[in-house]
Amino acid sequence: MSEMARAPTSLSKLDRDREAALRELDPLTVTKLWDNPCWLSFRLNFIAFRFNDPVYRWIETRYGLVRPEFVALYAVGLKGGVAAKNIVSSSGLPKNTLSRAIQKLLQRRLLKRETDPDDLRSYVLALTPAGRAIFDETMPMMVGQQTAMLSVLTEAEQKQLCELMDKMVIASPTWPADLEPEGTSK
Amino acid sequence: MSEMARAPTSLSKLDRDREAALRELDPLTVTKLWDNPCWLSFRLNFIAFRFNDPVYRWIETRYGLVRPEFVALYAVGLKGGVAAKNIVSSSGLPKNTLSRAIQKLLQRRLLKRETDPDDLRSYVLALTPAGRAIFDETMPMMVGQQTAMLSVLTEAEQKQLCELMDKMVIASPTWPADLEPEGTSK
DNA sequence: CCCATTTAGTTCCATATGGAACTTGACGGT
DNA sequence: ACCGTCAAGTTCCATATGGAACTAAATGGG
Repeated sequence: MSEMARAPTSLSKLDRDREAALRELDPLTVTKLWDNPCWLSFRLNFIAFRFNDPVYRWIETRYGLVRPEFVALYAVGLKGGVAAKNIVSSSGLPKNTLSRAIQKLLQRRLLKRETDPDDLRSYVLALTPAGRAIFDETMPMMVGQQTAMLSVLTEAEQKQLCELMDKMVIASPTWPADLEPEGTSK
Repeated sequence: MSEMARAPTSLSKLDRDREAALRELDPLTVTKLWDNPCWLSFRLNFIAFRFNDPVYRWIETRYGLVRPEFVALYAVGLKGGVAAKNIVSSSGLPKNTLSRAIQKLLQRRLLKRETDPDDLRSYVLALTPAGRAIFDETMPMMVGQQTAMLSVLTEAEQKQLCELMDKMVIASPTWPADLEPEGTSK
């Protein structure tokens, strides 16, 4: 475990490429990536940011949809018939932010909704054709960005990465939801 | 590549654990994780969120530091002598947000700074003892959370994950910074 | 069957956020 | 040395954000 503290990485032939990256990246970024006991979170955030940032900027300039709006549209596109609460719990955004986002999408006729007959407090959401058009247009762009980012890995490595993340996700319900000073949780 | 479109994952013995996870997680979350062509970004964000959210909530309630403030404090703690611009480019936060965060930390005497003799526009940042105390206290909590999250993976798998992410990070300078409609970039 | 409690979604409002303009200093060409 | 351009950090201000209170409906004891 102690050799994990400094982001263990093969010091082999990759070093050539690494040298190049070190020159491109800010020195502090390099420290955060390779001399940081919390390597996992920083690398996750780093890679995720490189995906999210161009995607959301493109969607905003192209469609005038801000992040929570696109989150909602994308969620409904993936799975029709969901309710706002599902989008809340799957995105981590606060529910009032999503309430507003959904209202904007309804106004712009990208989304439609009807009250859930099983629970009159709740609404069932679906994309309109216009909303579906945006979803269908953005999806290939996003997949393209993902493919570009994964292209340094071989097929086998991509599969490995997918499986490792899978294992973590599956274990996620067991993770502590709150930090406790060590030894408080007993 | 086409078999990648639906988040390929071994359908073997892990299915027991997966069943459990499926029950814990919102159905939409399950779709986003396992029936989403953009599996990479969603899994990255999902795992990162499970780390970031408890960490930042704890830090806010315990020290009254909001996210950009802690980002700055943590960055300076990792690497003394940096300037605001380094924190900006390593975090993706806008520079005015970091400017404010740093001013707050200066007011609270968690950070000190002096003008950089080599560039009079710039300041060199360092933690005060009080700032260092917070850094030293939070670090083990964060490492503890990371360890908990990684504990489903064997040592070898942890190393694999680290190396795969490493490869991606190293390749990151080659990734497109903007999305282009297919075939525009030639 | 009623009342206390929980939940879906909305509204209110104080505050955080981030784009754009600004200040001051660096840098490069002539 | 001078001037145009760029970069570090700050300030301004319109807007987004999110906690908390709210409405209305579901749930679940007793």
